[in-house]
Amino acid sequence: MSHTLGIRQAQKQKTRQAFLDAALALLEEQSLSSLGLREVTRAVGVAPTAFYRHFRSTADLGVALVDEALGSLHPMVRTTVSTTGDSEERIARAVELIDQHVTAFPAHVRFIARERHGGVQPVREAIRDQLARFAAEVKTELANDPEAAGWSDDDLLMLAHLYVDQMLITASLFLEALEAPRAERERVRQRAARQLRLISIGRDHWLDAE
Amino acid sequence: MSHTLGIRQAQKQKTRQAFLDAALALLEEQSLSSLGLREVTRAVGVAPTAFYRHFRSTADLGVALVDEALGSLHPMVRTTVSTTGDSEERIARAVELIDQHVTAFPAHVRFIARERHGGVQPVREAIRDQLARFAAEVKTELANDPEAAGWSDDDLLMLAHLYVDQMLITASLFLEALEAPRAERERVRQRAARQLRLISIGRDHWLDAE
DNA sequence: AATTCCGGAGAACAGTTGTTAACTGGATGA
DNA sequence: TCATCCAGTTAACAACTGTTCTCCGGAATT
Repeated sequence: MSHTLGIRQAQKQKTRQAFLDAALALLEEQSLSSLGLREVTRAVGVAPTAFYRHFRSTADLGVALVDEALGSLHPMVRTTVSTTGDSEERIARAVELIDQHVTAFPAHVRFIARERHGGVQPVREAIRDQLARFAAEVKTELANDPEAAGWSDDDLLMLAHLYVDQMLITASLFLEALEAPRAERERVRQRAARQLRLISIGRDHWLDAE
Repeated sequence: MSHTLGIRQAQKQKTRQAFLDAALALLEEQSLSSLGLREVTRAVGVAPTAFYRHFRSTADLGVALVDEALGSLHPMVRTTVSTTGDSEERIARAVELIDQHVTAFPAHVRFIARERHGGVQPVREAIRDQLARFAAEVKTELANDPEAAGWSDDDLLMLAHLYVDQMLITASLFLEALEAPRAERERVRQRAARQLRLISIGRDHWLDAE
């Protein structure tokens, strides 16, 4: 795999990445369904027709952005759920990790939150599929936990989805509070931690009722 | 207050409602930030300039749609949370009510889910404010429950937000499954019910840990 | 009955949009 | 070295956008 990319392909990937970056920046203040092809090429500093060398349409670009925003997130999710330690420690670490991710990639988080229910079908589907993959991975991690003894597959999956949705809600709240005073950010952290704690308690007593 | 609206004002409200209806229909396949003024007037069958007699901009129209979609929902939420009966009955009734609402007003639900994180700031804020009002109302309903004895205000509010967010997630899932086979809809119902059950269990044992 | 009010129409404005076709020039492979 | 490839350019297309100004005709007010 030490095949150095030719000058040509390297240049192509470079401008492709420029398209993704420019689009992500433009999407800070609008939705994908209003993102114009010319708008993006103008931001990149390239002729409008150059767009077609990389994407069929802006919807196509959107799907590529989904991969960029969520594709590299899988290892993080796995390690987050599977970290050992006290339940309280794990919650604190999960919230901390979400916070850091939002701070590091705010535009990615905004894009996913916005387009998850947005006006472009292929993008919605791409996000839905990726989130389903996340849920499946979380489920297998949960299944490895001794606490999961006696749980049905359905119940494990519903808990996994609950965690994934909660993760997204929390990320979105952190995003809104990004430029807010420290006190507000702390409020979000505490509420997210308590909600996770309540879910954790519900999980502990799930089998009590039989 | 028995002042019958003049022919003039009545006609104005009528076309205003026509604007709202047409916009809601057009927003089934796009986001508000890509909704054009002329597009709406064309759908209503009216001159483009007529738009300005009712709204300053499409963002303004969006805020009006938020009021229409969420404004009339408050009594329902109150009664949903405060219905008496077994915990299991209450959960079943809540899920049933969400399902019925989605079936009755799918376009409204879609609009809220889409624009909650959408590209138009004033609309996002309007939705956020309304949802905060919902959470506050749910909180006061929860406080009336004997089960809430010993709960802090902060904890009650975090639980209320958890319920509100869960309601929205569930509504969005019902929306996606609207035209799906009955089996899929039933899957959504069951998962939503179980998630509410887990939250309810967590609520029951919240004070155990001190 | 005369006057004011006002929701909507009409025309025109400069700018924007997506998409097509034919072209250029440097990297690529024979 | 020479022919081929292909990312990006240029030019042009009809169609669309938000907004302004002027006007109309029926309702509302006096």
